[in-house]
Amino acid sequence: MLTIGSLGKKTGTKVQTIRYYEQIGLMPEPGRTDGGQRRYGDTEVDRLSFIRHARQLGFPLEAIRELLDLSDNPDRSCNEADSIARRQLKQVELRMDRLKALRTELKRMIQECSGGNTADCKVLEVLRDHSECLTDHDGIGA
Amino acid sequence: MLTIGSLGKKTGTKVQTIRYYEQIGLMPEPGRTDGGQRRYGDTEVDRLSFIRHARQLGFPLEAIRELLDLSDNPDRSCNEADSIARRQLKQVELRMDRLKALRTELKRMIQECSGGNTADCKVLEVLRDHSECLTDHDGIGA
DNA sequence: GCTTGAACCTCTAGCAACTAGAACATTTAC
DNA sequence: GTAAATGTTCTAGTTGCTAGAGGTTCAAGC
Repeated sequence: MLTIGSLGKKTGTKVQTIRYYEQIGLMPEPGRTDGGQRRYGDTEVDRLSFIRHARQLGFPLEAIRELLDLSDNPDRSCNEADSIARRQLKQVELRMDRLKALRTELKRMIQECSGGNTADCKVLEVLRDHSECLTDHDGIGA
Repeated sequence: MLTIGSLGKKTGTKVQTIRYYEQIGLMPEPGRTDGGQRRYGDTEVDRLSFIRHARQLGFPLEAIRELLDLSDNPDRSCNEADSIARRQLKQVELRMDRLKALRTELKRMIQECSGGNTADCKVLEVLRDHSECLTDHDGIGA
């Protein structure tokens, strides 16, 4: 049986994060020692690894909740898992497009700035006047 | 003089957001009517446009605070503004790299999934077993 | 001058997904 | 037996807003 710390090390998860996952019902309540400390087994290692891996792929926790649910029911159709993944892919591609536009604009800003003082700083000038932008960037959350 | 609502419309900013910017000291406290309502002039329109534009380019509010500060002091060196922009560009490029890896992995997951039930769903299988991944994705915040 | 309805006001709480800290308890190794 | 490491709960903070409650002011029409 693992302590919360060892589980964390094994899965690359901070202790607080594991407790947080438990709190929001993503991880089950584990067994405890007489003194009240959590102890974990292999099932929990697998589950947490799954969660962490999905997080690394950018899935939001709610999507992970669904995926775990599907994973727990091997006889259900795979379509749902598939569509969750497709949704995530779309998100990723959307963010990439936005970032591409931002990068273009930032690069241009920086290249055109030739030093000197802020009065004629190109970076600040572009920020002041949106009309100087060439791309259609609006990627706040990107 | 503009009301907060008109300022919002003019700059594409929600009213709540403007008040929030004021609260954190990014926007100055504006003049008020006798009844206590905010009224704005051209200076504020420019300042808010600057903020919004920088946000669209992904700058965090703290960076924007610095940029506004620089913008207010035309005699200071442009180097700082430049380095803030460079920092932002690096961030953007980092996020793009991560997203690229994620996209590859997601695409592969989806392509290999041939339907059926979740017991042999490729999507879930990949999530279960990280070793199946080809790319080195670890882009949670990406 | 009066009414009405839209827009304003403050304040609090919520979102995602953690992270950090305080103050205390348990476990483990020597 | 003791001390260090790790565990416990609880609260609050992070970023950048957003939403709602409950009340006030403004501007236009009559």
